[in-house]
Amino acid sequence: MKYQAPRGVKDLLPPESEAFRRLEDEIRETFTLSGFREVRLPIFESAALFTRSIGESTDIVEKEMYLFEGKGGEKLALRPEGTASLLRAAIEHRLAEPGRTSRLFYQGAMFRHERPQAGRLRQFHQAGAEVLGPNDPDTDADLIATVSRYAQRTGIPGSRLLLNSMGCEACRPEYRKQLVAYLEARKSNLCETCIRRIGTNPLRVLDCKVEGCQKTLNAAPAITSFLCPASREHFERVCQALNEGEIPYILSPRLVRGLDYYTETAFEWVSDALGAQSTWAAGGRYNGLVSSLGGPDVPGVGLAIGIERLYLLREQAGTLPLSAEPPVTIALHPLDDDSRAYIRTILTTLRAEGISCVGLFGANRLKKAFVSAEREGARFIGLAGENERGNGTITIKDLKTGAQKTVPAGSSAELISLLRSEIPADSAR
RNA sequence: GUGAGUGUAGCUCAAGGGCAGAGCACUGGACUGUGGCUCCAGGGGUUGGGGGUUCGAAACCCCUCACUCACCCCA
Repeated sequence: MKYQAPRGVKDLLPPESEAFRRLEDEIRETFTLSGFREVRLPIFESAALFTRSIGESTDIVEKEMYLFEGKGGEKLALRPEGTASLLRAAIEHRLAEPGRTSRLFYQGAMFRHERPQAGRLRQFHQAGAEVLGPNDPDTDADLIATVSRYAQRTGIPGSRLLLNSMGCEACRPEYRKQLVAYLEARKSNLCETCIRRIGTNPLRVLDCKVEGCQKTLNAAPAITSFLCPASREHFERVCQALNEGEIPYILSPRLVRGLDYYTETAFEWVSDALGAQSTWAAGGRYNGLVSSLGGPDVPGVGLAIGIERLYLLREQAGTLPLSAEPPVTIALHPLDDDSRAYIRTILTTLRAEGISCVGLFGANRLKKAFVSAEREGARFIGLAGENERGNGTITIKDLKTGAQKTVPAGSSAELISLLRSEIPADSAR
């Protein structure tokens, strides 16, 4: 084979492409119901935007970005995530202003140069929602509820919500100091990466999956016991709001997000039905991020859903939103060459009425026409030859039931209502 | 970036040193204005690619590429 898709990227073909689209529509609807409005963001940005926001020493920035140069030598990057882009756009267009609330969501492809595996691709899709403005526990809880309720409603198999607080600029330094001291004292029990991380990003050590490290971490100080009064109250009120809303969660003192910008509330939805990449949605609060990107001092909270992972979960549960509707309502077949123009006219008329139809111009035998019609996914076949052409009718046959009827062609009420009435209601939405 | 497993027809898979095959799919016909069934016939392959061993390689060895899963990391 001469050409094939690059490693880690996938072609989505029907009917999977259609289910994927419906999944995206579901998410769009869910966010819209919670007051978010969509922004369409560029797929590449100045590389510095991501190094600044995601963090210099994160894996994403260190080794996973697709970097390239513009014609003028600018350093550009294919976006590895959406929050940085969205904030850049919000700042640039003055949507992030003190005292004002912006609820925005985005949806689209992200790029990370990683080794592909189950639930992990080099080009993948995320849908993310961000609330800019309020620094309010109820806002956090409401955002979390939006996704948790979606998960409940659609029945995501094995989904659990993990919850933690990362503290703020006031309390994190003290915790960091205590944690570093704890880790330094037990250096010999830690893996190589973790030892390096003590210096670069000690909180990430908490996340390490090496067994020895986890054992060592069992007695490590928990961030939640170092929270300053304000952060503590914020976190408690988030928990309380979730309790009152009957949103189940699991307190996870060692939950640390992989991006540096998170403060206060951090959360992650996981499912053990996913394989090694168990997170299907995640987010948190990022109170210093907008200002560090050159915007005003506006707090924010947001999350992102991994669409492919969501797809995998829904596929496993057998709840993918597949279309019940046939892709084509009617396939029209000319029974002789003289009827071809007649068929073309009917196609135009039906399409003007909003009825999807195709012409079977390649079939030279009636039997082949039937096979082609089925292959197109048509509900009906329409036949026109000398007889029909002569009296301005068309013969319609229901491919499922075998019922057949000759009716006036064109936009005749009889034809249109026949084609419409037999279409089963789209039960997928 | 590291490791393991797998690459044979469009798909699912046989053949484990001696003629590359089956089922499904595809094309044509039986069958010229009424399909799905059946029957007959046919097209399809540098066995992922390259090199080596051998009289002979899909098979054994080396390299390489791709896929899958895991590490890592994350949505």
